[in-house]
Formats: sequence, structure tokens, C-alpha cells
Amino acid sequence: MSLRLHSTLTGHDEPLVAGDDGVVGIYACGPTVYSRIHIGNARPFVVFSVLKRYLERRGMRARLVINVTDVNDKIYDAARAEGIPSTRLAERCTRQYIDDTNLLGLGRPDAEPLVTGCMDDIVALIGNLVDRDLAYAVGGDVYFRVRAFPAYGCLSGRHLDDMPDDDPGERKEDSLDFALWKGLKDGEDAWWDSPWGPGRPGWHIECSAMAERELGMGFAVHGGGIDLAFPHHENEIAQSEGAHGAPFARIWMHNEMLELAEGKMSKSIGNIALLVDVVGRWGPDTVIAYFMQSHYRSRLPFSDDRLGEAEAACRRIRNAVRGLDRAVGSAGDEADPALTAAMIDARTRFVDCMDDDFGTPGAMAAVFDLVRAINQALERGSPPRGQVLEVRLGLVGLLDMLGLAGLAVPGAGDEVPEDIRDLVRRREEARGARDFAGADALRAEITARGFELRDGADGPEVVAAT
RNA sequence: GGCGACCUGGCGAAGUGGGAACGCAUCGGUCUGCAAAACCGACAUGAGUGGGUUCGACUCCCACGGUCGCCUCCA
Repeated sequence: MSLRLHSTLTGHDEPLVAGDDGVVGIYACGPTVYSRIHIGNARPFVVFSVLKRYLERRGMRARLVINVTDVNDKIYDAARAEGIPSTRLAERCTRQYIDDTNLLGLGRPDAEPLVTGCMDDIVALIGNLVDRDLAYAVGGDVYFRVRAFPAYGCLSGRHLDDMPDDDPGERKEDSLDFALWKGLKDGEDAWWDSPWGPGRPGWHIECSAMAERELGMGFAVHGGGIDLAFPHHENEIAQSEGAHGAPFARIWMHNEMLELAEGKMSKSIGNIALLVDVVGRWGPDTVIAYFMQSHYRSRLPFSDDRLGEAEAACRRIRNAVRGLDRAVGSAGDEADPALTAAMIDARTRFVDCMDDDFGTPGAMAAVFDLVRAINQALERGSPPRGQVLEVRLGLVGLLDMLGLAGLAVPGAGDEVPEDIRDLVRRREEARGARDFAGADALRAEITARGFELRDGADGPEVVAAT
């Protein structure tokens, strides 16, 4: 069974196949760096990072490329508003983007090209298109001649005849044509030389150039938010396939948008929640679980309630791991066959779901079924140490494929300070003396300090309140 | 106006032409000095509405209603 992914290009699930070098090349459009990224921007980062992770855990080789757009009108505007050079703003925001996404603990992409670092590739690609008469220079700008590329519209299902036929303005031959190179204008403080004069690349050409440079033509997966399908990805196809006469990307994988009560989250609307704030408040595991519990092609409501549910779900998994860790010490000697069966069943269902268009919700469901089986087994008796360790390893293996292995790691919050331990001891003494009023006062004190007391059969347990 | 998606229990959310996963919440139980936490169990005779195809549809087709996205910057 191989992994299949839904492609926007065909409207169907397509088999994922590695390139000739055995590597699955994945390119995802990254952020434009003019402010901190919001939680919506994080969705493709999480989706494609976890996709790569899953492929590698399944023994495939994958190369993930997520670019950084560090030249753009919005960067000029934001820098002007701040009164600093646009290059400085872009550098600062790029660093923040790296810092913020690092908080997720999903690792870095294999390559994160900057537009400013690929100017030669971009100029060469534009030159190629001009040579082929697919582009024309006029007054310092260069435009792509859309009607000269017959397949235009193949990705978004649009037909040229349906497109609005506006006034093309003074420079463009046709209103549909889009800019490959924008000549330097007043107020722009960063520019590059080109055969057509000083200026900067258009928004779409950069991704064509960077994807080809990092992955070659005909790579496996090109991704990004569904809102980029048109015109951005449509234009990328026109540029790259126009220049080479060869397929650009085989599967176009688009994630849906985050949704708020007021509509989708967008910098333009201003209803944003910054990734750094969301992760800071809920922690990386909750944020990743929040994404993984819905399918990447579904719109996903964003709210405190949703994150709160994800947190509760994470807690359920953490508790099962804690249960296993406790069971290692009190192990019996009779293996629990139902537990082993549940382990195998969960792994099979997990992989089936993941292979079917990256079905992370079904994969999560498989994890929860295993969690219940673990809890039931531990309630029934004490499985032997070997089985406990095997199941723990299996569970962590599944979590790791989703980027959630952190749920099995005792967090820093689990380290209980000595003064708290002392309060617990004093409460136990009070309880032993049947001084329940004193015991309850001490419990309130522990709670007030941000810890949660859990009385169990083996005595009290203290964990950091979440 | 053009293109497209979606409508599943209180909420979120999957899969599937023939038993409607999973999570949250709720309720019942176990545990406890009492709680909390944790765990266990229960929880949609039904999938926006109306037709059609089929032995049989939530799952396919059509219509209607509703929600939303793209068509301009957007993950």
C-alpha cells in the first residue's frame, strides 16, 4: 500500500512517487516576512513538516523546501511605516519566523531559500521566458503573456474566456498578463539589476525559480494554502512549464484555511492570532494536536474552545503514558493478549488512514483507541514489564509520526519543586492524623501554586496544572 | 456575475453503497475522609430539505435551502 494524496490539479487522489533519485521532493510556499506569522500561517508549516516526518518514518527519503518571501510590496510598506530599511525589516521578520516555528519542535525544512538569495535563478528564468516569447519587457517591467500558454487555468479550473477582460492599462498587452519583473519605483529602497533595468521579481516567479533550483522539475508535491491555488500556483505552472515544456510538480496539495467567527483568519482582515502567542499559551503539543485532529483539506475553526479540547485530548494521551510508566514498576508476569492485539490494530489503522490522503484525524482516532485499550489493560491487571515497554514504544512511535512524541516526555512542568513536595508531605501527615481541615488547607495552597494534586491508590501524585 | 467547496449527535470531527470512528462536553459508576484528578461505561433507529438510481444510500445523481472560499494581497 502506498501513500496517496489528493491533487488539486486532477481532483483525485494520486499515488505519491519519489523522483529518479529516490527522494520525494516537497515544496511548500512559505510566508512573506513583514510581520510575525499567525496561527493560520502555521498550518501549512505543520502539515508539510509532519508529512515529511511521516514519509521518513515509513522509510522514504524526503526533501522539504519552504521558501521565505523577503521581497514584496508589503515589506516595503511595513518598513516605511516603521521608518527602517526594508531589508532590515525582512531580516528581523525572517528571524522571528524561524524562532516562532521552532517553538513547534517539528524541526526545520531541508531548505529555506530566500528570494533575495535566488536573484540569479529568477533573472535567468525570466530571460528564458522572454526568449520563448512567453514574456515581454516594457518600460522596465516584464510581463508573462498568459494567452500564449494554452494550459493556463488547468489548476484552478478556470477558462481564459471566463476571466474578466479589464482595461490592461498602459503597459500590459492583456489584462490577464502578470508581472515577472517590476521596475524600480519611487519609495522602494531595495532593488536588483537585471537585463530589463533595476527592480525586483514579481510574486510568482520566485517560487518557480526556487522550487526548480532546490528540487528540479517534476518533483513530487507542491503545496500551500488553498488560497494560493489561484493565481499564485496557476502562474507558477505557467512560468515553469512554459519555460521548460515539462511538468513542474506532480501533485498539488493544498491545505484549507483556519476560520474564525468573522470568517477566515487573514492579515488583511486583521483578525489574527500570532503563532508565538498561541504556542506560548497552549504549548506545542496542543497546537499540533489541534491541527492533526482535523483533516488538512477541511476548514478548521480557531477558538479557545477548540484549543481547550485539543489540550484535554493531549492530557488523555499523557495520562495513558504515565499509566504505562507506573506499570513498569509493578509489572506482573501474565501478558495481556487484548493489549497486544489493540497495539497491532492501532498501528494498522494508523498507517491506513495516513496513507489515504494524509488522514491525520483517523490516525489520531487510532491512537485514542490504543489509549483506551492501555487504560483498560492497566485496570484489569499488571502486564509484564516487557509488554508494557513494548506498548509504550509502539504508542510513542505513532505519536512521533504525528510530531506529538512530546506527549510521552515528562515536561519541565512535571518536575515538582521541593517546597511543593514538602506541602504534599505535610498534607499526608495531616490526613494521617485525620486533620482534614488542615489537609484541605494545604491542598488549596498547592493548587494556588499551580500544581494539581491527584490522590491515587499508590499515594498522592503532583503534576503541574495545565 | 464566473469558478469551487461544504452542510453528520450539545460542540468539534472522520470514514463508508449494507454495523455512523475519534475527541470535548454531559450523565452513571469506580476510587477518595470529602473533593479533584484519573479510569470505566452510557450517549445520533439517524446524517440541511425534497426527489431519483439501487435489493439496499449518510455514502451515487438531480433540484431547492443554507454556510463559506476564490476571482485583488492572503497559508
